Amino acid sequence: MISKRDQILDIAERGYRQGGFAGLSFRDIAAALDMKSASVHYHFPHKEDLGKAVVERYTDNLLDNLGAPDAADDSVKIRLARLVEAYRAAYAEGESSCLCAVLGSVSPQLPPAVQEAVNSYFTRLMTWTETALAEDGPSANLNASHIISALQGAMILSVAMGDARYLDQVAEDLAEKSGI
Amino acid sequence: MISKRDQILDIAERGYRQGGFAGLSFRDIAAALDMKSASVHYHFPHKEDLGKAVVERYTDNLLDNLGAPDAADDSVKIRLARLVEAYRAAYAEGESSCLCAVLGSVSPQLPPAVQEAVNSYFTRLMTWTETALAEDGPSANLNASHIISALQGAMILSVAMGDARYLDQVAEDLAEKSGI
DNA sequence: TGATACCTACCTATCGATAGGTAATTAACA
DNA sequence: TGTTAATTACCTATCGATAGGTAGGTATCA
Repeated sequence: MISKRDQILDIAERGYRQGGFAGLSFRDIAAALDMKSASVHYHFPHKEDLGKAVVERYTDNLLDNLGAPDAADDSVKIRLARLVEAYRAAYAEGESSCLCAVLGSVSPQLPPAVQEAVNSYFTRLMTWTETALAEDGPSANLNASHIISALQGAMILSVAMGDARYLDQVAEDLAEKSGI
Repeated sequence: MISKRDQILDIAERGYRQGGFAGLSFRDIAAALDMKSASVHYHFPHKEDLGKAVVERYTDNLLDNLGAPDAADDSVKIRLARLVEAYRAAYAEGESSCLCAVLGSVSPQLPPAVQEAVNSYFTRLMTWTETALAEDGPSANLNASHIISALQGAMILSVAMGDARYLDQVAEDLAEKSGI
């Protein structure tokens, strides 16, 4: 049985991804779980606490799904395919953006703790990707920061246009450039 | 002398880029211009009207700055450099995201007219870029949708991390790939 | 005189947050 | 073992602040 705390995190993650940090209220969450907003405050006293927890769980989940970036029996191509698949899956569930694209785009107006969590998301993801590419040697025309940028942007385009084609296009390009 | 209407659009554009559509109120705008919120409603009766006008002006301004995508005496490289420079300049003023990245990432929860305006922004920008690349022939490893995705994503990363490096990186990659 | 561009004053709805209370469970101890 | 204390997970009710929006008045000008 899933704890109420986790149910709140689930609703909040979906809500923030669809409508931004300001677009989801304690009352919205309470209504979705058939409880009162005061009870949501019991689990997360301030909105900043909730935002931080949502982003941290989101980050941990992604990195879990990505697995080790330096497993000996994986090629760069396979690793990048896992990365792309994670973003594709994230888009597929609810046709919504990456949580940290939504929040990161308005970073300066977020509560400090949420800002830091978003920052940490990108830092950790960048480190993972750099490690995943490391063995490719100097021949690689692939760059971690470009890959992350392209994926994040493609997700936004897909959401804004209501069409997964943009994400598909980037996935295709990366598959092609990452080897055979 | 700049009209009050345009002053409102200026404030709104900056505000939406920094804090999203829900992050800027009629009262915020009024306070910035030393007037009353009711007077802002005089110029833009509903928030949807304001959002639509802001996005449409933003789109027109960008396409004006980009110039013709098929001028005979421009190379693909020069055209892409103009595109990249437009995004760099947009980031530089206030270290904030592209308006349509901020709005597009939460598109499904925007008022319909604003949604449509954002959609039109991406459609027009994509058409411009496709035309700009058209003469490059089949040899090109450049793709309009990938370029726009990378620029949008890089802008978000730069804002989220407070560091223009990500935008710089994409700019560098594109300059390299678009020929000598 | 009649637009234009404001204003005052207000409305309803909602926001994040808090105070104070309650039933049910769990821990500590005589 | 039975009693007490504390904790968990909610509740009702309310706070001050703020949201978008409106009705009606006023000053300025052609």
